[in-house]
Order: sequence, then C-alpha cells, then structure tokens
Amino acid sequence: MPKLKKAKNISLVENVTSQIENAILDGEYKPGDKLPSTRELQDILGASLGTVRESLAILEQKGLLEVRKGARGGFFIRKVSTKHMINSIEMLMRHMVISHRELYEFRATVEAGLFRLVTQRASDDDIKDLWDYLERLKACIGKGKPGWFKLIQIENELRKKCLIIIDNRTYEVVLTPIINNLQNYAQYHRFGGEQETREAIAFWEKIIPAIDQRDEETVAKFVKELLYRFMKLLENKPE
Amino acid sequence: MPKLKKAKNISLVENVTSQIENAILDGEYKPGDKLPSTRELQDILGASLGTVRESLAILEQKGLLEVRKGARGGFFIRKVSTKHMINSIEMLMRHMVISHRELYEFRATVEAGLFRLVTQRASDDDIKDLWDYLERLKACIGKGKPGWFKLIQIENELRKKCLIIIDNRTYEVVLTPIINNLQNYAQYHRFGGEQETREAIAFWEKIIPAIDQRDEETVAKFVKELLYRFMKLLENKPE
DNA sequence: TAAAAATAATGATTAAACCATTAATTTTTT
DNA sequence: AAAAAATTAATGGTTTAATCATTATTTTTA
Repeated sequence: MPKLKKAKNISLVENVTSQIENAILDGEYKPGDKLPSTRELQDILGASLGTVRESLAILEQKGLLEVRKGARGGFFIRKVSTKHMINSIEMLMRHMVISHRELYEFRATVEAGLFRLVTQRASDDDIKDLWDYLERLKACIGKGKPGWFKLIQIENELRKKCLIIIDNRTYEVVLTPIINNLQNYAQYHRFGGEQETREAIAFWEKIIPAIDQRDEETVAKFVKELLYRFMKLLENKPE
Repeated sequence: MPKLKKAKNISLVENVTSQIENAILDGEYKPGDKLPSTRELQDILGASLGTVRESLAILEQKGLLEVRKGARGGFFIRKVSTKHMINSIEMLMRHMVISHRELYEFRATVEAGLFRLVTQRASDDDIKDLWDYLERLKACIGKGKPGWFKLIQIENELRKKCLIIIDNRTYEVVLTPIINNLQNYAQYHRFGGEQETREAIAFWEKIIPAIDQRDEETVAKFVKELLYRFMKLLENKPE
C-alpha cells in the first residue's frame, strides 16, 4: 500500500465547487449554457445560498463562469479563451520573483524556437510586415530615452506578430504573459537610452533579413544575442 | 483624452475584494500576517458576513490567502510559492485544448533547452542519479502495458529531477504543469505497450550517456526525437 | 403605434442565529 | 508534581429568511 491519502476534510463549499466544476469539465454544461438559478442550485445541491454563492464566486474567479444580472440573467458557462488564460498567468507571474538571468535562460531558448518557426512558416506577406516593423524600430533612433521605450514596445508587438504567424497556442500562452510583464517592468525602470537603442536595432537588422532568407541558424543566433544584451543591461541597471 | 473608462458598475464584493487585495499587494499585510477576523472585517468594511466571505473565498482561490480553522485561526497572507503557481497553471491548462503537434513543437524546444542546461550543470552526483533513472527505465521492459505506463511515470520523474538540477523557476513553472497534465492524460488513454517501451528506452540509452560526456548537441537531438516519436504515437492512438 | 408602467425572474446583500474546530486554560486525577 | 481530562473562548463554516436591485418581457396607456 504505497500511497494512502488522508480522508480529506473537505468543506461543503469545496464539495459544491468541484461538483459544478466537474459538471462543466465533463461537458454536462457547454460554453454559453446557463447554470440553474441560485435558488434552484440550493435545492439541487442541498446547500444554502451563502455556500452556493461562495462556490459560484470561486468559479467566476477561475474564469469558468460569467454572470448576468436581471431577468433571463444567471451564471453562464464561459468559453475558455487563451486570452483569459494569458491574463491569469500574467497575474500569477506578477507575484513571482525571477532573476534576470533565469528569465534570460528561458527566453533565449523559447524565443529562439519561436523565431525558428517563424523562419519556416512566415508567408511573403508576413515577411513584408516584419520589414515594416524593422522600419518602425529604426525610427526610434535619435530620440533618447523615449526612443528606447518606444523600441521595447515595438519589439514586443513584433514578438506578438510572430506568435500569430506560428499559430501555436502553447507558445502564445507561455510567452505573452512574459512579454507583457516585461513591458510593464520597463515602464517603471527606465534603463537604457540612445546607445542601447542603436545596439538593439543592429541586432534586428541581422534578424529580419535572415528570416527573409530563411536562414534559421542565423536568426536563432542573433535572437539569443539580443536577449543576452538585454539581460546584461537589466543586471547593471542603476536603481 | 485618449482612454476613458466606463464608470464601472462595481459590486460590493468586487469593491471589498480589491480593497483587501490592494492592502496585501501594497504590503500593509505581509506573508504570514493574519487578516482581521471575519467579524472584524464586517465592521471595518461595512459589509455583511456573506459579502466578506465571498471576497475571502475569491482571494483564497487566487492564492493570496490561506485559512486556518479554530482558535488562533483566521485568514493568513500566503507566501507566493512556485508550487501554488504551478497548480494554478496546471488547472488552467486542463481547460485548454491543444493539439498534440502544437504541444510537441513547444516541448521539443523547451525540453531540448532543459537538457542542454542539465548537460552543462549536472554535478557528478546528479549524473549518477540520472544513470539510476536509466536502470529504472530499463526495468520496465517485458511488462507490457503496465510497463509502458510505469515508463512514462519514471520519465516524468526524471524530467522533474532535471528541473531541480538546472534550478530555474521559469522552466519549473512552465514545464511542471505540462508534465503533470500529460501524466494525467496518459492515465486515461493507455496507448503504447511493449514495443513502444523498448523504443523509448533506446532513446534514453543515447541521452544519458551523452549527458555524462557533456555532449549537448547529441542530447538535444535525441530529446527532440524522443518527443517526436511520442507525438506520433499520440496522433495515431486508437480511441 | 410608441411610450410608459407593471411584472417576474434572477442576482446581490443583509441580519441573526447556530454549528464545528482548535489552541489555550483550568480542573481533576494519579 | 505531572499527566490527563474537561472547559473555555476565538474563529471559521453553514443555515434561514428576508429584502434590495437590475433587467428582459409583458401589459397598459396616451
């Protein structure tokens, strides 16, 4: 008898919550469906209003339900979108303390992977868009600190464009919150200026043409180097 | 005036929830601190018990609070741990439908990155442990379907060991939920058997020695191939 | 026909109990 | 004096029964 679980002292709210959640996950209720009204749920589940409402509040917070007030209102099963998931993960990540180096290690791998897939899959139109991004990046030169901030913003737009190009939900759900949090971080700690802007653009001037020429190795190499420079900058930032 | 927000018709529960949440995020309450008792919160916030409890339930679900019953009990501010985050992301991923191919693309990149770092950083003791895992994997041969299931379990233990070796929170938070969900998936869809077990082990018999010899490229190559085989298996599974 | 008013369904909130759990304290027993 | 048992008090958990607020639908009125 290897694993015995302690008979969980599960509360009524937890019981009710998981009953409803499982009903949803098992497909008894589908996105768009309405749960029974709170008064009905009391009867069905044999729990009081307070208990039912606590459960519904939890499931709403989890993103499984949305609520509409008034006649014909109620608790409706929500279509789980990557958008909601990204939001949740972003919130979670805001509480996590990660060193710049750790994050770099991860991003270097994943973003290299991202840009490799982009290099394989970008359509001619996509590549044209990427060249446009390069122009917008170059326009940040000669504008000092605001230029640097604008650069980071455009870089992140470009990365999101890449996520769309490769059309992979997992990459999207993992990278978007990281990108957004970094954007947020950059707004508060305004490191970097003219010189850093020029350096970054020099990398993009290697990356975009390499994508155009479908040269995966070069793309991956410079994507990693760009992130490395960025990490070094963060490590040495003043404050 | 670029962005105007609609005056939100914010509910009392939302109001109370965000008041408490902000107090926590602003550091008025620190991890380990106890919130005032529910009865006190009613007075402080001028809301009824039901309202206060709904808010606390939401914040508990968010992972900001943990509750202890009885005398000296109460709602305590939680230290955000990767464990809680992993759990939340795992739950989120359960709701997401991802194709085997999409997941493979992502895992191939990230796990190759993981094993590259392992190859760079594993201590002699770590490598000894990895050889032990290889022995345990080999012991799954000749046991049919149960052997295959056991194999997957040990593989995932091995991956978690690798996460410990590289000591990187981001890798940990991203990969653990994926590994756990797959474990779960494998429990329901029992594809694979003797033949697949042998094939998988053949890969590990290349990977582990390559780690020992600090041969990053070989490691990355076979890690990817192993995942590719696994993906193909999932794509063609009977049910 | 169009506007206004009433209706009914449903979520939101309150109030006042009482139950259950648990750490600390007090009493009893050995 | 030490150990065991009973008591107490603080706190979360749950119930019940109202009442308020919002909104789609229906009915009435001008």
